[in-house]
Amino acid sequence: MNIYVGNLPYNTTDSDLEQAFAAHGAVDRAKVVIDRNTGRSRGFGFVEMANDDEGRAAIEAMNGKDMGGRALNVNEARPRT
DNA sequence: GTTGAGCGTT
Repeated sequence: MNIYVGNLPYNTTDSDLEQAFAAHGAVDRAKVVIDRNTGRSRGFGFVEMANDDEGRAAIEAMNGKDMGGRALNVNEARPRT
């Protein structure tokens, strides 16, 4: 299960993201997308959950949740292009 | 501030 997490605070790190989702299921990998040209967060990231059911549950649990003052936008990720 | 990198190699 691959999950898109949008509207992240710019100070969010990979481990912050992993820890936020670990409370709702086993996180296989978590990555905050960094803009290659600026070295800053792009304000979104991805979380891969080993289990589909945990992934769905984590999306439901985390979508709209407040993190660092921003309401997260969480949904299943589109395939990477 | 919304859907990943790098390319000299995962």
